[in-house]
Amino acid sequence: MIMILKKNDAGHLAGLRSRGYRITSPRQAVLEVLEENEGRPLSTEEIHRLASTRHEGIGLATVYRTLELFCELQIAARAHLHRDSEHFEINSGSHHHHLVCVSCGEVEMLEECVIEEVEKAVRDRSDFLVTSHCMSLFGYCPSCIPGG
Amino acid sequence: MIMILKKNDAGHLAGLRSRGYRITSPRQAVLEVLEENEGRPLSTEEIHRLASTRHEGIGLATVYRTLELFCELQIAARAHLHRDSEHFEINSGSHHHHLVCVSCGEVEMLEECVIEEVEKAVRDRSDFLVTSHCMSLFGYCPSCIPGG
DNA sequence: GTTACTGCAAACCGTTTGCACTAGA
DNA sequence: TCTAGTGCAAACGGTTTGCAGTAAC
Repeated sequence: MIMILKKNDAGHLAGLRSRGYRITSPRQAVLEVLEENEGRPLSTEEIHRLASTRHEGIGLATVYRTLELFCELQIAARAHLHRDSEHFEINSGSHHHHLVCVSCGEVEMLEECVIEEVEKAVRDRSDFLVTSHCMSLFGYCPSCIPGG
Repeated sequence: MIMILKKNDAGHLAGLRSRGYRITSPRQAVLEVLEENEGRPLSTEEIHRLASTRHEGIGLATVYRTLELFCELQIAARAHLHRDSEHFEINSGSHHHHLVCVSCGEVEMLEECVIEEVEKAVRDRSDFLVTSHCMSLFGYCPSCIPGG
């Protein structure tokens, strides 16, 4: 099969190959879906549906396995939206968090992360070695503000 | 049945009754388990097991329904530990977050919450109405620090 | 040609639900 | 008495797993 790569995919696909993983059509499909939705976390079901238009018949299990792999390789990252199913987004390099509308589910990206300060404080007051964190804000988006 | 109440339970149980809910033996059992583990979030399975010693034969479904009710009434709160199952703790009145050991699962409570500052910043830069948030830190507890 | 990867279907498991029975007030 | 609450067992739904077939290289 001839592989036509999107510009941005090159780096991630090269990373796959250099670590001994095969570049397959399902993996490309999932990667492209994530790339095209940068900044917008997608549910596994959405990723499966969108990837199906690129690789017909892609199995849901493959989508799960691919996303797991992409997270391990830091190609993708889990978004902690506290919805029914897991959400993923491409790892754009910038560490960030999300603002989630509890009414319609719309997600806004928060540019900055202040948790580094919290981690610093914890380093002084606790014997824990902090390695990661998660944070999300919840509320109402402009069109869902009650009485707004 | 004669109800022997623990001192701290009085307020929460009164709150139940005043809102039209019945004070039952399973609800007391769950409440007491939460009270006795203040500051230590428990899984539904743990709560079920511990409550069973107080009300033999308590059903898991009842535990789930009771915890759901307690959260609605702000008697209890969900802890977002990102483990396999949900965790709950008594609402001690102080808003706080957790430090979770990714190795052994030990949980430490963080006294302060700095997210209010983040919410303030969001208020200036976004049209979202922020109503809540969740945050957890992950890492290694003293006995699990790699190479430590 | 090897074997990593895939699709399928079944299993898994935490949580929810329907229902007949029980017990709180 | 009346009905909210309960225990049980089945259903639910997102995720994982086993396996035989397929495709990457």
